[in-house]
Amino acid sequence: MCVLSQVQQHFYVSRRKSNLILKPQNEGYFPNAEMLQAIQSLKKHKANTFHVLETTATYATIVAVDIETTARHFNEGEIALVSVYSDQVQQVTTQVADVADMLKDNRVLKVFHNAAFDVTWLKAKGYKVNNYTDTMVMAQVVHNTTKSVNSLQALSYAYLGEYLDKRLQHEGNWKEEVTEIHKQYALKDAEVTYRLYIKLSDIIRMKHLDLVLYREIQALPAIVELNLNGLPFQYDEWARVLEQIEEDAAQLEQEIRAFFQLPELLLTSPAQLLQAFKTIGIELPSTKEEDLIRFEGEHPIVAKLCKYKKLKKRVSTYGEKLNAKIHDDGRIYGNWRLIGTDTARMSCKEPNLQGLPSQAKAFVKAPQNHSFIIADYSTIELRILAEITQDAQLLCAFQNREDLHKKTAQGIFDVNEALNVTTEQRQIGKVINFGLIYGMSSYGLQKKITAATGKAILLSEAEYFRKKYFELYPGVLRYQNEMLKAEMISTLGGRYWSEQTTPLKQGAIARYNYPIQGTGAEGLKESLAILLPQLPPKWKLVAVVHDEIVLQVPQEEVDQAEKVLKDAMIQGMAKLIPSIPIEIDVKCSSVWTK
DNA sequence: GCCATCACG
DNA sequence: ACGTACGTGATGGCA
Repeated sequence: MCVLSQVQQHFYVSRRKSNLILKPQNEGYFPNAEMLQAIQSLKKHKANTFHVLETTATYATIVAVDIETTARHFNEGEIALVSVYSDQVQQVTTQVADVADMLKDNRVLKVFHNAAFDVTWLKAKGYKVNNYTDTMVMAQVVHNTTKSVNSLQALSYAYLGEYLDKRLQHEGNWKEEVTEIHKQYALKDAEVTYRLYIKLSDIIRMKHLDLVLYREIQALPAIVELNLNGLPFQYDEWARVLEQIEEDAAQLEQEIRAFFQLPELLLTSPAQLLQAFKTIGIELPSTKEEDLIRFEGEHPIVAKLCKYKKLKKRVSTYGEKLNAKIHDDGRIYGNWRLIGTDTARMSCKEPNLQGLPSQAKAFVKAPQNHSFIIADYSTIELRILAEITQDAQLLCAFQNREDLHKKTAQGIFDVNEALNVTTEQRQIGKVINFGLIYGMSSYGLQKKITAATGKAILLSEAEYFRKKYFELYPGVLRYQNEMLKAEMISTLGGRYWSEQTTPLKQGAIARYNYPIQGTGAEGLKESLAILLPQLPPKWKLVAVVHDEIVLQVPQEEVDQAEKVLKDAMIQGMAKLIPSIPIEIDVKCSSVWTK
């Protein structure tokens, strides 16, 4: 193949006088080593007649960057040094200012391993980083897992055959004077990152994952914002609620211990609870609420125990433990991950801001003269199911903006009109809609319906519901059967799961879930990519919870923010599910409400 | 360090 | 006959 046509695979090549202009076909495309070589030789080859425009040449500059810090959180430490590695440049400096221009320069592609960490720190310390990518994200996309195979050390060993010494990784090693050993260590990390980038770029292209990676990298700035912005939390007010909770819990503990006549009984110990229930003639399969609830009618103590467990959870996880995570500025900073799950959903830890109980969310309060815009996709996973299966009834329901839970209830209970569906029937319809898309068994359905309605149903009834559901939506049954025997399972955004990536468990129910959850995550990331460049400095992205985006904005700008957010969410998701209408519920509130 | 449990979607 | 819905993160009990 001639060099020109090789370059034309990724660039629009045009001629202006004696210049060759290379314009990347895809805005997110970054040339790999092979392409760089091709561009170089194009320059040489045509040296007498053509000159490849400078913009293209610098656009192709790639450097790996690594930072070391004196603390885990940017509020508590400094950047000890920065290392930069490329074929042309190797540089280590304790002064970030030395490389500030390069970091800002749009024509230089910066490669980080776990950019969310480095870019968050750099931005927190006042340095802009434009045009960056991430070898950890690349590896996660290639391996299709979030497991430790994506650590710099593991990748170095696997792809470069080189054992990477990580003994200086811990921030405790960077508090003292920076020595030559420190510098060599940091440069090595950057070198490995650089070489990995070259390797992983090729693999990604071979596996046709370019667009999957592009989507992830475009969403990466959202993670940086989430890390930087934090959530404002009014702990003093929440503490007063907790006091009451603790009092109630102590009261319940006393009553439950008295009931079992076991003054020492530890209610947080499942083993002791099982034993206690045995003494009153109840053999529990477990002490989880789902199993306890079935004995609710027989023993009032069951309801009390469930209540106790709930209260205890509030205090143990969202009490002092949470308070310890609040910074001096009154905000809680999570540690967000772009690819936090094997379906490519995001996750958050230390603390898990995606898992705050709604009772505690009420104490996430916007600062003076600010509001939250809280937007979430309505029944998005069911819409994705409709797009994937193209089931006629599902498509019809969404295109006509019907209430799907009602529709399912109607079909299952043979009700003539949607009007005649009772609240309880709709509730059951909802459980079935959400349960069966993941292949829930009749037994599971029985348990969930009992838990949701508080009314026990027979296994035979659950079996009947299940049968009726698949009669109603035959496309779903067809889809599930296909997924069970498929050798490759993909999302609508092109992420795939196959024997070559992560071995598939035969018959695993996760097979149904993967395309649906994965596509949802892709749609959300498309939306974030659209949203981020539109955010003025005063609009802060503060939370993303799978189907929900929360912005903190000045009060006088809520109307504009609402529109921008809603439009971005619809546009982004529509890229994945073009044949289904997308509905967004938007709320404006001074606290994080449901 | 693993298990069971429960917070979120 | 068996087990029984997906994906996380955090906690307390217990070995």
